[in-house]
Amino acid sequence: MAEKQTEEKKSVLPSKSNFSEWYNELLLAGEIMDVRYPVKGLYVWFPFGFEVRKRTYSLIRELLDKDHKEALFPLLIPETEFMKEAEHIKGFENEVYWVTHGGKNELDVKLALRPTSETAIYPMYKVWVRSHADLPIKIYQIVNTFRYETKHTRPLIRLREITSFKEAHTVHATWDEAAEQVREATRIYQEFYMRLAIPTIVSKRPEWDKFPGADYTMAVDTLMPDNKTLQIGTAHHLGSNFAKTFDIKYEDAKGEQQYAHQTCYGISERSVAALISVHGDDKGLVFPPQVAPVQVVVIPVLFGKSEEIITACREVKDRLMAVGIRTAIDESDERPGAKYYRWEMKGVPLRIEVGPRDLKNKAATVVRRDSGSKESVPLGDIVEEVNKRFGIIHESLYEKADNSLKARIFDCRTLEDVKEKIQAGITRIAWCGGRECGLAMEEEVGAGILGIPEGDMGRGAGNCPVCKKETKNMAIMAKTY
RNA sequence: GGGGCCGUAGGGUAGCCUGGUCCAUCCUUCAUGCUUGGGGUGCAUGAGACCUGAGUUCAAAUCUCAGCGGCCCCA
Repeated sequence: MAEKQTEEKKSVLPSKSNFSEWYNELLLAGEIMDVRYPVKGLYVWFPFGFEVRKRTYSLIRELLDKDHKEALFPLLIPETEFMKEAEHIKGFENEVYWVTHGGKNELDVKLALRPTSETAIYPMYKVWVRSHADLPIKIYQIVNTFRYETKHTRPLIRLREITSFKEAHTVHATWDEAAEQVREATRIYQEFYMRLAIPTIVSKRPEWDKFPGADYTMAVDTLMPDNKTLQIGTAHHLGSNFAKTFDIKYEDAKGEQQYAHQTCYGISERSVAALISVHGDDKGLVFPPQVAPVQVVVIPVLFGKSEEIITACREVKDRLMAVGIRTAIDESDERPGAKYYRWEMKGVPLRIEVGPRDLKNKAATVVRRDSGSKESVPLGDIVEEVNKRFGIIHESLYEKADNSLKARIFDCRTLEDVKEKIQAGITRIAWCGGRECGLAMEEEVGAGILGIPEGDMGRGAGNCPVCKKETKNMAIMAKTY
């Protein structure tokens, strides 16, 4: 019993191999989200988690702001607009929250809490789009959206209030231009995830799994520690489907009225779920330096009289801060070991220890969060040494995650094989692309087809396991969140 | 969509089966003081809890029902 308690003290978190428990407890212990809000599917961002969110989303903004404009549309959508696009309604009708009353009065026109904002934005696009010279329009907003999830909800992953939905909505003259924009969107998303050191797979969703109202859907997935994939970005080609229902037309160069072509693409706080799940370990959070709220923590190692050490530590902190490195110094009255554990939980990429031994050598001990490696570096070079390690840490995190992903992709020839291997990750198998065959494969395996991936992963040679036709398409299948 | 388990301080738990011994156990956390200080220092004192509602009963953390919330498995 006594031994057991000692062990409990040594690790606050369950092992990451027990992903579900690890994830839930890490959110609390790492102060990302408080899951104790008393409504199913709604959670609270702690200040620390919110800062992670803020830094993550500033990356998205940075990437989008090159040629998008940020705007803000209302949360409430009148039923009359929401009900215009038949397929879209069908896709969302079971999960829409409705505002039916204002005070005690029943509303004449019910108002939907946006589950996504097409129907809030497109009535305005009808007004804004007049001429081909107005195009393209590329606008995004970062908002909360609501979906009445009946399934098992999960913080950051399956929510009733998605608090951080970044949705972009573009309007183009032609279908091809819109298609190009969809490619651009997935390119941006891949770059975004590269910056978070998260490897991704882009694939075209099967048509039965596309966005309601879209011509087709491209999706970005990553693989979680429990071998299920997480969809962390989507880009939809809307064709002129919504343009027709919302009457979005422009006058072309010849003076003819034409329907516009549209795309929309989104990313949510699932990006943060991926960030902490992919990189975190048994000791807690691990952040790439770019998004870490605290990039460096300086820990004085004190013995008795220690003004010299405190002074040296503060100097290190000041020098790092002076070049824009987010630095904390832990002068609290605790033993160094306790501080190490605390800051490791918070995912701080680098720890700098300065004690009597270091000071004697005019050096500091620099410890990497990701690898645990300790090195002594001269105090005089501290800024360069820190910056150098930031780059190394980022690359190392990506490489580790990428290896982990690649090691869990399995080439399969039969559905029996898929069924077995899918427990361990993503399976890759020939698929003719036909609906009947695809649905039969999903039925047989008990898991979904993510789609046909872009690039080499989606190409190969084989026979569709259902109709046996020869095909060069390779599909990927996985258990999904 | 179907099935199962669970709800006790900020976190993790004992107690529940067999109602009274419980103004509820232990660990952690937090507060104060001393001590300690290169991987969770030790001691002392103190703070903090039975999900909500209804029911059964002389008596409910414990039994029943409902609600809310959480978790797991299968499709």
